[in-house]
Parts: sequence; C-alpha cells; structure tokens
Amino acid sequence: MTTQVDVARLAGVSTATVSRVINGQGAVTDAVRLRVERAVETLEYVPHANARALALQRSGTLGAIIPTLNNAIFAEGINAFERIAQSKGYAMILAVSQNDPPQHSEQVKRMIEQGVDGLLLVGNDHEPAVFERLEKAGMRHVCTWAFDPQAYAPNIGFSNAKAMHSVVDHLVELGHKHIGMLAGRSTRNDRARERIQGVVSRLQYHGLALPDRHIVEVDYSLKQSRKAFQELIKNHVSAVICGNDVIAQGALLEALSLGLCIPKNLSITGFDDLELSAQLSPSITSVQINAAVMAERAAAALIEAIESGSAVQSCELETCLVVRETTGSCTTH
Amino acid sequence: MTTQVDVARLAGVSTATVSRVINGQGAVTDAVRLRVERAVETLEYVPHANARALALQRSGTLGAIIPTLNNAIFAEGINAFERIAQSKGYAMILAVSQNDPPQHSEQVKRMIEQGVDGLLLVGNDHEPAVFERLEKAGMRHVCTWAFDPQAYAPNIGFSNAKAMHSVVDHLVELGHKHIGMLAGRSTRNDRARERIQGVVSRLQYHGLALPDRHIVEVDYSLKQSRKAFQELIKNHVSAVICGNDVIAQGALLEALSLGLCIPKNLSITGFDDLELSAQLSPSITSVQINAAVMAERAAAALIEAIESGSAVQSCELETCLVVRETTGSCTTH
DNA sequence: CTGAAAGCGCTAACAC
DNA sequence: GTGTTAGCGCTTTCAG
Repeated sequence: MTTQVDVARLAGVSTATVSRVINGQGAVTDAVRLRVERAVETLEYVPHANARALALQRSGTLGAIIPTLNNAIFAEGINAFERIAQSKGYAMILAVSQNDPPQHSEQVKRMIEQGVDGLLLVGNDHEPAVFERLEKAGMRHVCTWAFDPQAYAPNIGFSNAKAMHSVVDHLVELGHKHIGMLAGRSTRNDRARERIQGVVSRLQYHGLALPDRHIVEVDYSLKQSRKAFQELIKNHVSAVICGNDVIAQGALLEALSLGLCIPKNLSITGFDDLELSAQLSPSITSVQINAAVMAERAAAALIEAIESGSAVQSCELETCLVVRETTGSCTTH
Repeated sequence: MTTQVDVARLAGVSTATVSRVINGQGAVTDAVRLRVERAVETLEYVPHANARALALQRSGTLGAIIPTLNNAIFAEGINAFERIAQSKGYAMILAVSQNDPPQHSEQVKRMIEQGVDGLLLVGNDHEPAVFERLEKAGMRHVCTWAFDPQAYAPNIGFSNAKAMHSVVDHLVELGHKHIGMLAGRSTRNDRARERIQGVVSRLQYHGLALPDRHIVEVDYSLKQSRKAFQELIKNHVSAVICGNDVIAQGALLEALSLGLCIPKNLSITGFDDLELSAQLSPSITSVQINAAVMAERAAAALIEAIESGSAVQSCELETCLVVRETTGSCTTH
C-alpha cells in the first residue's frame, strides 16, 4: 500500500505538505504543489479515509437506517439521499432494520461506532435507548417520513395523519359513508398507525365511524392485499382507503377480477403515488409524498448542520392528493 | 467522547486488556473480564471503528456500487446483500452510479479510500481503470448480474444471453416467427446488450431474424414503455420480448388499453419476475432471476474470501422461465 | 512557505 | 494473565 510518506519522499517534501496539497488547505508554492501532484499520479496514491477520520474526528460518511428496500418508496428515498451525500463528498452507510426494534437499536450503535457524521432514521417511534445513544455520542440525526412538532428528534417529513385527512375529505365529499381501510401493519410502525389514526379521527370529524372490523391490517404484498380485500368487502363498504399503493394495487386487481366496476361499485385510494398507480386502468387516486425531495432535504439538512456546527432544522413537507379514476360518487343508497 | 483508556482506568486495567475483553481474544481472568464489562456498561463505551480499522488494516465494511435503486430488482438485491453483511458483522457502504462510467470509476476510488474489505459491482462492463485500481489496492470484488466464464473479474450471476434463449425457444415453439423486442437501454449496460444479443442469436439459431427496426430501446419506465410499444407493434409482430418486467408491464397495459387480446393477438414476455407480473391479468410470462439469492451468494463469497485470505469464487446461477398467461400460440397466418 | 513532532483510538507483539 | 510499547496513516499545531 502506498501512503503519504511515499508521496512525500518522491516529491521531496514532508507529509505535512502532501496533506496540505491534497486537502487544498494552507498555502503551498506552485512548484511544490506540482511536484506533489505528480508524485500522487505516479504512485496512484489513494488517501486512507479511516486514518483521515481518526485524525480529523469526522468520517465524511452519512448513515441511513430504513425498514426495508423492498418497498419502492424507501428505495426511491435512499437513492436520492445517496445522490446528495455523494455530491457533497459524503459516503453513505446503509442498514436495513426489517422493522425490528432490537436490531434497529443495535444498528444505531454500529452507526455510532462507524462514526458517521449524521444519521437518517425513518419515523419517530424508536426505543429511548436509540435517542439516548445518539444524544450521548453527539450525533446529528433526523427522523423522516413523519412530521410531529412535538417529536423528540428533528423531523423532515410530512404528517401521515393530515395526509389521510385529505383522503377522507375527498371520499366524504363524494358521499361515501361506509368506509373500510386496508392498513399497513401497524406494529412497530408509527407511520402506519398515524395513517389509521388520521382516517379514524377525520371520519369522526365528519360524524362517521370506522368500526374495528372495517380496519384490516395487511403486509406490503399484492397477494396478501388481494386476500385481505376479499375479507374487507364482506362488510359492504363503498370505499376502501389503503395504507399504501401496493395495497391499493392489490385491492384494485382483486376488485377487477371479482368483476366489480371501479369506481361505480367501489372507490379505492392509495398512498405514495407510485408510477404504476397512474398507469393502471382505472388509475388509482393516491397521496403523493415525494420521497426523493424529502430524502434530499434530509441529506442537505444533515450536512448543513454538520458543517456549520448547528442543530438539524426540522421541516414539514406537504403531501398532495392526486385524484384519479378509482374514486367516484357513492352510488349505494 | 469516552475511549478505551477511560474504560481501562475505571476497571483498573490496561487498554490492552480492555481490547482483549471486547474482542474476545486472548485469555482474561473472569474477574477482570467482569470488571471491564461493568466499566463498559457504566461508561456506555462505544468502540471507534475507524481507529480499529486503522490498527487492524481491515475496516469491517463491504461496498456495493449499483446503477440505481429505482429498480425493484436492484433494491431487492441490495436488501439481501446488506442482510448477509450485517449478519456477519460487516457494515455496507452503498453508492449509486446512475450508469455513469466516470462517476462509477470515481466511486470505486472512494470505496478504496474507505477501505472496504470487499466490493460488489453490477455487470462486467467497466472501465479498465476500475479493475486496475481494484487490483492495485488488492481489493476483493465480484461482478454480479452477469456470468461470463471469460470475465476479467469473478462473476456471481447468470448469463443474460442464455436466459433469453429460453424465452426465444418458448416463443418459437408456440409458432411465433415475427418477433419484436422492447429492450432496456444498452448504452453502458452490458446486461441489456447481452439480452438483446441473446435474443438475436437464438432466433438466428432457429433460422429467424430480428431486424433492427424490431428492436426498440426504452427507459425503465411504464410510461416510456407504453409509448415505445405503440411504435413497435406497427411492425406487425406476433410476440414482444421485453428486456425487463417494467417494460413488459407497460407493454401489457398499453396493449390492453389498445383493445388487444393477450395472448390471442400478441404474446409478451418479461424479465426479472417481479411480484406484480404474476398478479396482473393476464399474468406475465417472465424470466425469474432470484436477485436476493444472487446477492446473498455474492456477500457470502466476498466475506469467505476476505476471512480465509483466498480469491473470490465465481458461481453461475440458473434462471428459470416462468410461463404464464401472456404467451400463447401464434394465431396470425 | 515548509518541516518536525505529537496524537487521533485501537491492536498486537513482546515482556514480565 | 496482564501491562508496556510501538505503530496503523493522517492532520495539525508550532517552530523556523
């Protein structure tokens, strides 16, 4: 392995000078700079980030812990997060928690070990140990995919409940009174819980109820969703609010294969606004969340905080209901 | 920040002993071990991975560079890769190249800087500089999503061409003679190129031709795919082979909205076998590649090579054509 | 403007 | 068994 001292030797300077040239810090004669640069070229010298991190007390890396990548919307977010990190000179360390709190907590510890300069988390619902560790290590972090002014940690995201309010308002306006929900699994998932809560409270606001048997929780899977849909519609609802687009897609496919006419017989809504939802026929009414923008903001905010030595700024993002063909006026009495 | 010396002081031992306890190396009296463990608890000591990497000359990280995460099949692969890495005690550094060779090459350099112990790449088609750098740094790596016995680097993946042979054979057996292809963009993408080549050569083998105007390249997008499909079918083909499942889904949706009866009027095939392909109606005939298994193997092979000090073993994986409802006998003349 | 030297936190010989 | 010590490769005062 070739190190700074090799470069220094070849260029006939000290390692301090090599360091100055490489980092563009401190004045160096043009002649010297050139000699060093040439030596770097010749030796194909590659600096050692770990050693650098040790000396600098900053690693130049950003961490991200997400529930899974097998969910297009998280993948999209991480893709954007990495892009910004990359462009600002940070490498990204990614961990997948599978929605498992102990594992998540362990991963936070590992991120601290790795010395990431900032950390992206999903949701606000984490073990206290997580925030204690982060606090103790003085590690900047941001919780995404949620926005709660009361949240313990900085939030860059949207209110899942509020987003559902717009869905409920839309359906109520169309005359729907008997509504069902195919929710995402809510255990250890505050986003899913908030979405359910948002639906319940907004229906209440409109004087309507969402009985427990009208709420069915389902995995992130087309197949599971289709099955759950069959169960749910036994309750004769006129509209089904889905916790995410994959569930909505499953519901729609099953409805069509059952011979239902959408939206005449039944309205369906999704959440995330995946590309497919706009392309299916009928196209699915869904809540657009703009995961890429959210993740970009999170990366930028983290980096801004790191480099300016300040705290991470929270930021509420707006969601937007995209009305398409799966929602229509209620036709059942 | 609390370090080993703090722990050592509190436990009344040397840092060497602390190190031994933490790493489970070298014999230590039970009493001492206990004292150290208690001190670690009390101080909430977190070891410093960068310092460890520097001393050990191993970072305990694995790197992965992929074209994008906005493609379910890569996301699935990375998800699996991270899972194995995690379970064997490695952190994952992920970079997204956007299929941009200069950026890719730069990212390889950064991975070397970070000192990852092993690196996953996608495809065999990389700038020579990439392999030179890897070689020079003595960094273990593996190219996935492809298998070529002649490949310069170790391969863990499948032959994209061979996979397409099975598709062609299937269609030819059904009597199709006029075939078209909606291929993925082939610039800087050897997998897409190989798939095209696989179709062309296998048709030739059957005495059939795939004229250039029957090959349309298209982005990874439902919308783009629908548009391209409209163009392609002006050529009156009886079957359309798609370079991936998203393209196939777009083609199918467009075909249906054009009033075509699938597979009576037209056969369509995909590649990747995403969950949706099995759920659409008609369900899509597709090539199953098992990205998760491939990525797991890659992670395991990398780690095995790192820890045993040996070279990475190549491994060819089989693909499997899943025949579903979008392919049927050719009915045109 | 440049070099010498100390030290970031950890591990691995080598003594004891 | 356990402590001492010498680095791992880099940056950064501090002299000159």
